[in-house]
This record gives sequence, structure tokens and C-alpha cells, in this order.
Amino acid sequence: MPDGNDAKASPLRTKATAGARLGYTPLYLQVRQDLLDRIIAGTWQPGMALPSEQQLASQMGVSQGTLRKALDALASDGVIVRHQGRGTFVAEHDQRRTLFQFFKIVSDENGRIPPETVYCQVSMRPASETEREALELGKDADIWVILRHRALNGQVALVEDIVLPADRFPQLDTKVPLPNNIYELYERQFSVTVANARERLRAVRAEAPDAEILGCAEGAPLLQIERLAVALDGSAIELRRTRCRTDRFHYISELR
Amino acid sequence: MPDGNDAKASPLRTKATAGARLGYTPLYLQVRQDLLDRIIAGTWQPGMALPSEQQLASQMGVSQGTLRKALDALASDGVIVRHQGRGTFVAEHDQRRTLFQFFKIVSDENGRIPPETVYCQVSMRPASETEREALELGKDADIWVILRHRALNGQVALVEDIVLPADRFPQLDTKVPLPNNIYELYERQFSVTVANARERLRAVRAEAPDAEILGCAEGAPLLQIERLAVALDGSAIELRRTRCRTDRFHYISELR
DNA sequence: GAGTGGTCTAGACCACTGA
DNA sequence: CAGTGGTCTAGACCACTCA
Repeated sequence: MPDGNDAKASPLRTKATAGARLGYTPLYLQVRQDLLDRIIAGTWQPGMALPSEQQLASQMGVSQGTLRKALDALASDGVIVRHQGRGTFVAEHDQRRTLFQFFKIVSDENGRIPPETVYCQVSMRPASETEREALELGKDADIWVILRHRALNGQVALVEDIVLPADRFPQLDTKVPLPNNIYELYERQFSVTVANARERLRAVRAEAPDAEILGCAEGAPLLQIERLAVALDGSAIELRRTRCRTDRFHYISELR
Repeated sequence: MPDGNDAKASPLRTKATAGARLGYTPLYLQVRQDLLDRIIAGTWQPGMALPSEQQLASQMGVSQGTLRKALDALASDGVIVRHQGRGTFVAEHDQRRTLFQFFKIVSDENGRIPPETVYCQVSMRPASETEREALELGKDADIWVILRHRALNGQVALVEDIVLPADRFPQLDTKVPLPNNIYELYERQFSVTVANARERLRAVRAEAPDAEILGCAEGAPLLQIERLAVALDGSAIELRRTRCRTDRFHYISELR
């Protein structure tokens, strides 16, 4: 058993037994954060099984019910995945997750189809001011810029600029050609797990270079998607701008 | 106590005590459905308080923990709202909910601002085939069509076509002028509660009529949003097409 | 201070998986 | 059939709201 005594009778429990008004955090949220910290630190790698509820509960000195609430919270955030009868696993950026959670463009006829990368180029340059601000970078930070063209149903439909902080992705250029599933690359090669993202959508005119790549007229309407992706530890990790033809595709959004 | 013996020792409990392989539904989900049915039936109106957990649990013959899981599920679906120390309430389509859950267009400078209706027209006609299909209507069904122009920061920015099944909204035309918050109208006047919606986004060219309304050039890029809204009982209730300028506004989408 | 939802516990039993 | 997560219970106590 390699998972021995690393957090026994933990120093948590801010229980506020008396009138501690502010700053009260329920035990299950403290447990949640403790587990999340260990996942971020790499104690359990993506795809690996966590110890069983019983083991974790007794290790951390809490009841199984409390531990379960912590795991439920992590599961609803997509950090872990639970399978009845099998165990609890650190969530992975497999094909399925990338396609459903992080790819919102759908074919009008075929529904969800995985995009195929048809062109990819990597370069480095100093970050602009807006890039530094969005990615929370220091004054002289460098960034990687990835340019990709991607096809759906065999038709080039997307042009992407991806911006990454260079220091979090050392020697990215040696990984060329980059795999189709780039978040899997972040995860496996650089230990960076994308947890969630916010997107801003606009309709824009196709400028000449994009029009040529996408095979549409200059001035045609394109859907522009600006994404800021956030890592497990809450830091901004990727800035992405996608321009997309929407004559045979559309972007889906669920309001709940 | 007006909420007497209406569901005592309920006929639920499909507990599968023996090897009932398929068709097993956990008790808390049965309770959830039972409560949802009563909300749909209007036993508790939007904004009203439900009985306390203790009362509901003993009424329905389940433990407080099980009842709580059912309420938690309804709360995470946005059907009810819980307030520690105050009670549990049927969710309402107030200004706040409409603005945050069902309005995704944001000003580049000001952030979230409520849109202002500057033009509104209501008419009735037979449903087209695609409308019948989307709204699950019969052969000769009629629909209401609402045309609206809406302004953000004092600038006309949105053109909307809203399609509703006529039989669910009797005498809608007598409610003109429609209030700004139209989901509140559905709820209060027609007992129709919008629960969630799916949207399809595209970039399109501004045609002449929209260009004039929005004050932009013909052929300018517009963001087109097609929405299908679903009621509490799961039926499709509204089809909506919005066209929007995105030179000073954008659409936000959260990926989690 | 009474009443509400929120947390925490301890234990029993059930459904599912895989060797 | 052993081990895992999922459900269900009963009861204690805590934090919050409002009269």
C-alpha cells in the first residue's frame, strides 16, 4: 500500500464551535480543498484511481458522509469521475471530454464531430499588454503562439490563434507536430490540466487572409470565439481566438 | 395548517429489495419527481414557500436526509431556491434570474445591463412545418409571433422573433404592451415556467430590414441566436430567433 | 428564542464491477 | 464474492433569519 500516512488526523477543522461569525468554512469544503490540492500537486495523476472513500475518510479523520460530500463537489466540478463498483478517478482530457466539454461547434447535419487539424505552426514572441493582463503575466514575459487550421467534414472551417505563457510550456516547439487533442498534450507533457473556460462570441467580417484559408468571400460573416481557459489551480492558462464559418455549422450553448 | 394529508405514506418506494435489475429508481429521485409534479400542478406557486423539510419528510414517509437529497436536486436544476433560516421557495422569473440565466449578451464596457424593449408587435398565424416540429405541435396548430426590438445602453442592438404555441397562451394579444421581462409574463399570466433553454449561434449577414432597424450597413455581420426554451414539464414552449450587433456587445458562454 | 436550512456522524443495506 | 460507490436512516448540533 503506497498511500500510507500522509494526512492522518489532519490539521483542518475550523469548526467554529463558538460564535465565530465570519470565516467559517464547512468541514467538507476543507476536505474538498485538501483533496484538490493533492490532485494539483500530482499526488494522484489524471486517470489514476483515488483511495476508496473508507480509506480517505479514516486517513483524514472525517466521517464517510462528509468525505462523500467533498468528492461529490469535486465530481460536479469535473475534477474527478466516479464509477459505482469501480472507484473514483482523477478526470482526464480524453477525446470524449474534449469533444463534449470544450468543443461547442456542431455540424448542422452530422451533429458533434471531432475537428481535424490540417495546419499547425508554433512560434514565440513577447506578450502584448492585453495578453499579459489576461494571462496574469509579468512585464517581460514571453508567449507561445500556435496557429491552427481545422476541418470539419473535410472542409476547413476554423482558424485558431492560441496563446500560452511560455514558462509553463517549456520546449513546446519540440513537440511539433502537436496532437489534435491539445489539452491532452498540456496535461501529459506539461502537467497543466484545463478545468474550465469562459468564451466571448461575436460576429465579425472575414478579412482577406482568413477568407482565403476558409474558402469564403472577403467580408463574409464569421463567428469569432475568444476563450480564456483556466487551470485546476485557478490560474489563467490559455488565450484562444477562433474564427469559424457557420454556414454549415453552429455553436451550441445550454442555458440552465 | 392548510397543507394537510395529501401525500401521507405515499405509494412510492420501488425499492427493488430483491434482484430487480432494470427500472430501479432511487427513493430520493421518486420524491424529487413527486415534488416536481406538485410544483407543475401549481400546488405551490412561483415565489411561495414549500413546507419545511421536517414536515415534507414526515408527510411523505421518508427520512429528512432523503427528502433533502430530493430538494438539493431540484435546487441544482433551478426549480427551487433555498435560503438558510428562511425556507425553501419555488423559483421565480424575477429580473435577476432573467438577466443572469437567460440573457447572455453583455456590453463590452458596462458588463451585464438589462435590455430595454423599444418596439413590440404581436400577431397570430398557422405554424410552419419546422415550427410544428420544434414545438411539438399538431397539424393545424396556430402560433403567436412576437416581434421585438431591444436596446442596450440606449442603442438598438437586438431584433427578436418569438414564436409561441397559441393554445398555451390564450388571449396573449390582450396583454399588449408586453412587459420587458416576458418570462415573468408567461409565468404569472399563463402558468408557464421556462426551466431551461438550448441556443444555436451563427454569424449571418444583415439583410436590409434588420440593417435599418439596427442602424448598421447591409451585409454587416450579425450574431444570430436561435433558442428553444423548455418548460418545467419538459415540453418545448418557445422558439426564438435573435439577431444582434456585436460591435459593442458580446455573448458569453461558460464551459464547465 | 423558535423555526429554518446546513453540517456531521455512525451504521445498515443496496447496486454495480471485476477478478 | 470481495470491494467500490450509492442510498437510506436517525439523531445531534450549528448557522442563519426574523419576529
